Amino acid sequence: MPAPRQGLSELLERNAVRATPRRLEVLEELARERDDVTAQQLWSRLRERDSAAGLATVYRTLALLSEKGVVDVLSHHGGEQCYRLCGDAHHHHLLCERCHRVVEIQECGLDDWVAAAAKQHGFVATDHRVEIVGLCADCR
Amino acid sequence: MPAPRQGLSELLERNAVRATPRRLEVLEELARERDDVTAQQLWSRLRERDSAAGLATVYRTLALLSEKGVVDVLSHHGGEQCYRLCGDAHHHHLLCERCHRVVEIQECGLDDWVAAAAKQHGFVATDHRVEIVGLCADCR
DNA sequence: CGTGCGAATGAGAACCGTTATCGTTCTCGC
DNA sequence: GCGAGAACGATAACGGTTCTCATTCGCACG
Ligand SMILES: [Zn+2]
Ligand SMILES: [Zn+2]
Ligand SMILES: [Zn+2]
Ligand SMILES: [Zn+2]
Repeated sequence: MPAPRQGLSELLERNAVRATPRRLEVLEELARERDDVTAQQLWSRLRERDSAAGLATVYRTLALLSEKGVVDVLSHHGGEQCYRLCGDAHHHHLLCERCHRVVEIQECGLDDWVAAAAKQHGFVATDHRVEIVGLCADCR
Repeated sequence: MPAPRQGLSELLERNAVRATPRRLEVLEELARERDDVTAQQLWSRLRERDSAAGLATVYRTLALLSEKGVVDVLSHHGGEQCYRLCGDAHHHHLLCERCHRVVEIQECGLDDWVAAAAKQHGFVATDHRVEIVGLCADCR
């Protein structure tokens, strides 16, 4: 599981985000998700749980959380952003192209390769993004 | 430079795209760009050159060219797609976070790493995307 | 307990990149 | 030239995201 159900409030405080009821609802819903979700999906799921959260608040909260580094943003759906509550450590993602499952790759180990590739073109690397697309065990 | 000015017509034919004057204008403009461009940027530059190309045609052409693998699509501007005429071979991109310069990384060499990371989580990798963000030689 | 003030929120309008529609124009084999 | 089909330009429509603004909430202070 990507994050413990308990301690969501602490997770917010630790990242300098004031913990409000609405933000906790959004974070709880994110913690329930195995894969990533769009803002609108998250909003309708909250609605199904009788939350009064407005769509604007969901967008605002997700923007705030991604800005503070609490959630990851994935742009693999062309035009629509996906959000996921992941671990704190640097990691990359494995995406199933059929069922859209998202799995974290914990060990990066690409720093040397990244630095070398950057240096070769006169760049200094400050960050890198890697996504592996394929078929998960269930979809093979 | 990413592509020779000559042979743009052949480039289209080779990829099963009928070479029309409008498409050649779009492709010429892409070939002029060092970095990537959005559809709207490309359209306004065509307008500056007194082209009568419509915005819809620019979008249609870019969609067609990316579908046929003639141009690369980058999604690093959140909500806005960028297009670039790159080489044919598999490659990744180096992005300058300050001036938005884009450089191709020719040697990938990550296939083994990708396959291993996928296998570790029961996936079979079919593709991968890598972007290195940093500062180019001019911006350092 | 009230009171007040700034942050947060909900509803809906506005925004903006992209796509669909439709009537016209172009292309190319005949 | 001619005709069928592809491509095109203008513009309306679409969908995801952000903005606006009036209201509510959270919380410190009296
Ligand atoms: Zn993640
Ligand atoms: Zn799957
Ligand atoms: Zn490229
Ligand atoms: Zn630069």
